[in-house]
Amino acid sequence: MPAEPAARPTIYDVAQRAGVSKSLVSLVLRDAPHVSEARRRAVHEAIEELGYRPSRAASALASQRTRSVGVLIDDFRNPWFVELLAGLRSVLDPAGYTSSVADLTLEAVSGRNPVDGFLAMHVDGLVVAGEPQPGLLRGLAVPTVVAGVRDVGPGLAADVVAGDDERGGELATRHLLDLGHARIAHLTGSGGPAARRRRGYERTMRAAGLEPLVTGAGGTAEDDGYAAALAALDAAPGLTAFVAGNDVMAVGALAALREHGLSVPHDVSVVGYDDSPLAAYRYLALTSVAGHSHEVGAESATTLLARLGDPEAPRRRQLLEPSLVVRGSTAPP
Amino acid sequence: MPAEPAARPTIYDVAQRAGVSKSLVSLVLRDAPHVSEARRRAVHEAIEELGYRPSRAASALASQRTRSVGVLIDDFRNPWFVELLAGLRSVLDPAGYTSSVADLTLEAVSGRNPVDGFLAMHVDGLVVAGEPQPGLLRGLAVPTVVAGVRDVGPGLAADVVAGDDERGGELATRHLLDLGHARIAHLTGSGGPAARRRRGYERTMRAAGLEPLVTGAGGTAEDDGYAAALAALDAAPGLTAFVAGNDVMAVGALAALREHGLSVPHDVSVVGYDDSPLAAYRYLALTSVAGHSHEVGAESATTLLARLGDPEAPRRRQLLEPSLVVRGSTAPP
DNA sequence: CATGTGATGTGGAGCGCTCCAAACGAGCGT
DNA sequence: ACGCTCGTTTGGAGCGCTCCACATCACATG
Repeated sequence: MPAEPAARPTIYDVAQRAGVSKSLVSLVLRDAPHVSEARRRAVHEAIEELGYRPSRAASALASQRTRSVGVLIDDFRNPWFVELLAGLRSVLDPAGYTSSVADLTLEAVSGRNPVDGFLAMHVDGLVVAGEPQPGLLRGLAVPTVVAGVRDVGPGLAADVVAGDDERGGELATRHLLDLGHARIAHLTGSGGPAARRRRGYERTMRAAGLEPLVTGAGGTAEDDGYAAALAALDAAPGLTAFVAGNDVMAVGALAALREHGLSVPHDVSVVGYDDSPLAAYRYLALTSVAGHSHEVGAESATTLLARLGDPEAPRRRQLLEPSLVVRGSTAPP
Repeated sequence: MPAEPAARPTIYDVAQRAGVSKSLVSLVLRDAPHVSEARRRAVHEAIEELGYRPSRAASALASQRTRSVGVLIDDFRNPWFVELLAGLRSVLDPAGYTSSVADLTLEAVSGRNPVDGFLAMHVDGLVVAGEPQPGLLRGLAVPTVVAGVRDVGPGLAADVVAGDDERGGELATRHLLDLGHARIAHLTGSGGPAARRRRGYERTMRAAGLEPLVTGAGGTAEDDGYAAALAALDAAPGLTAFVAGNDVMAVGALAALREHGLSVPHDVSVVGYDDSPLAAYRYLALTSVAGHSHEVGAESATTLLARLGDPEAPRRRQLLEPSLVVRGSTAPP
């Protein structure tokens, strides 16, 4: 009955058990080169037998690095971040980095600055998923990648990985144009990506010799999509299609259309944006622009690791090409 | 031009600036009693001027406590956790605890044990939101609260805070009964809460002298709700109402009903569960059972803090009363 | 044979904080 | 005046790890 020692074993315990010095154990842990196979194995066995797990706190304190990155999500309620997170981790985990996640909206409620929290944790780097409030990141010293948003304000030296929202707006609009629609309205949201999607829509409309019609209600939620759709229907009764700023707004538009007695896609076609799980529900079956969040996440991680390796490298900005997922909410007029 | 020192200031820097000892600074930081007001102010000023922020790593190492708790979410894709997290934080933050969040599904993909991650971080406690895989938590030494699920397997000495799912199933069923429905089917999901919701439904049906009809497709997703609804429609063509295992499954049921040419709530009523954002969308307007996740979260945190204070206290199990939110998906038959 | 040279392995000095024992006064009862 | 207590403050000894300077040792080189 090997009485488990009450205290957690330390490298000293491991070292003693394996018959080596604590330094060697440390080397094995970080699997450094120039360690003989025999010792390495001995140390690993000792670790196994003692159930040893390194203390991150001690390691962080001594090395001044935590091998951890903080991920700031703009809103947990909007599930686009899930794939992005998966992509991030697919790169970060194998590289030995852990990631901790915080929600900006949640933190805002509790009145504390999430960035401060991460800095207190000594994260080695930061990934900001979504649009940061201006000023939040100003003058940040820690390497940062902004994921999903193309424009970061001035005062922040961050790398950027994002979907090409303007191209996405174009994709959605062209799909409707190709189906034969001409009276297409855009329901816009707030923020940088929304503005770019809008621009893509407008450019494509004009290129087709058509007059753009844009409505919005100030936000990006279902409510806003609903209100914007009503406004558009009011402004141009003969509409045959909507390009929504995102999937949630598209669902709001569906409600507005139903209220007007219009059926989708028979009377009016609707295109969403983000290709969220919402869009895939049979009952909604939204045609939607996919921003490839997984890849954005993976690329963000790669970029961050590169920057950690070389803080002086020139800033990078990458735009990933979106694609259109066609479902049941669009049809010829 | 006060040249900012390159290195982060430490308590020594603060102590020197405030003209006190490092120990006093440490006391002020943890605002201990028996510190004179004058010194306290002096220290705070020094902290301010230097932009000092305590190092969590050092503090954790020295005190053997991190004042942090790990939160395990079963699936980020299912947004019921958002409110729960908000509730948790509303208690944890003021108490000086930080929380870090991990997603079980995500971790499973990357093949690492999220609990291990938290243990390496030396979290003081754990909150498990949702149903843990059996065995995941077996023999865990760290204080743990299971939130949202009533039954935790054997081998885990955890406190429990959950909604009363059986009562919720009853609430949904009684609502339909009161509206005059008699042919009510239940679409069940997998897992402990689903089984309890089902039991509430069955009990209520029997108490009303009606025969329960339960279908399910093995899971808890939209697909499963769709398949289960088709099966129920097939088994009992004259159905007038569904009690779904959750909101997502309810949305699946809506699709099945539409395929059968049945309208909601005119031909068939549908009740969801969780009162998620989904239920509130105008286009869906699902009547749904609210589990009060925010309160569950807050209560979980309170319970965890109590346990941290007294590890020997008897285990607690709390069930919170759910309530019904009536929207547009239910009506008299 | 003296002298590199590179691969391995080791002790020791911290990293920035907490916490304990002990010091220091000031006020109090006798 | 004395010893005491109580409120306040302080130095020192780690917490468990990393990393550096240095010791070894087997071999190759001149």
